Amino acid sequence: MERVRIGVLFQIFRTAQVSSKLVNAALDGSGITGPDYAVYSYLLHGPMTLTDLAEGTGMPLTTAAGYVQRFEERGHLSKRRNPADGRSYLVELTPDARKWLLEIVEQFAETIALFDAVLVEEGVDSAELVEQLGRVQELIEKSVETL
Amino acid sequence: MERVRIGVLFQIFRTAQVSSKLVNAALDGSGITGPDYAVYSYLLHGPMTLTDLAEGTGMPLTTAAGYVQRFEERGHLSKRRNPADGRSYLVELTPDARKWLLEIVEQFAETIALFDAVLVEEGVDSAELVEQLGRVQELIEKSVETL
DNA sequence: GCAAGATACTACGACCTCGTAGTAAATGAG
DNA sequence: CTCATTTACTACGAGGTCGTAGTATCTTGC
Repeated sequence: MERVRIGVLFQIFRTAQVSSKLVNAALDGSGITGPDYAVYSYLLHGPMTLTDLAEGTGMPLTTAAGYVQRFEERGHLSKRRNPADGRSYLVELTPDARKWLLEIVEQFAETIALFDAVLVEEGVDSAELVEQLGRVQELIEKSVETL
Repeated sequence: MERVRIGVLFQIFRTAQVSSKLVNAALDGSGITGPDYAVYSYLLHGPMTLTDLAEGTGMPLTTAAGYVQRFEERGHLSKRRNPADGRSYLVELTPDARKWLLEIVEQFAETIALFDAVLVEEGVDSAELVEQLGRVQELIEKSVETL
């Protein structure tokens, strides 16, 4: 009987807000933040352009560019010319950064295993949820274009 | 066959990123941003404390405090003592702000109806999605506490 | 009824976000 | 081939985020 219906978009917003608290807690002591982790872990996929990174994380291009700059200053990222396109370059985690990151991933996974267990216990199918959210994400992207 | 499995939390992050683009597009010309809209629309629920606002939106308390300050400077918010607790106060949209906001809500709803139609067309049950995300949100909150 | 602890909030500041504006390279139409 | 358009990116800066530290008020145990 709510006067103001809660929309999908508000719920996504709120869930993301709360998620970031869990992620930050899981990353405590690692020296990186939740968004950092999201970007770093996406970079594990391999060499990519800035645009790839922005699209893969869903971030605006300029936000992603900020991450690349900061990560490069930390010595975690190498850039090289993109042979297929002179306007862009490929970024890649340095071997040291990758090694360092994988340790954080492991710590993260350990802590987050607790959360995964809760999901299982409560009957939430996380694989299905990921898929459904992915589908919604695509529909959102489609809607953004038509606006 | 991915080497790096995509977790629920990453997908929530990414979906939220993309959502904010849709929301911002829907709010174009309104003069407010997506997070602004989230906070303003939550304030439509009625008088509440700062803590209520932070919890209702999922934001950290200090972030919510920033919104209250800014909204107050815009003359959109009135504060009054909380009779039940001398440490806190109740915030409420001014009548003018409420009226102004409801127009934006209407504009927003019109634009977002396009997106809702896409969801229906693609067989996504948005009410169920909201409920499921709400459940996941609660489980996240529970997990944060046990850390 | 009074410490000790918890809770609601504010002030501050380092850092992040991301739109606007601008450059350079690629693409495409004629 | 060449000019118009599009695309990939950078620089900049106004404003937002949010943890830490601190104050005031409430609550609880004895």
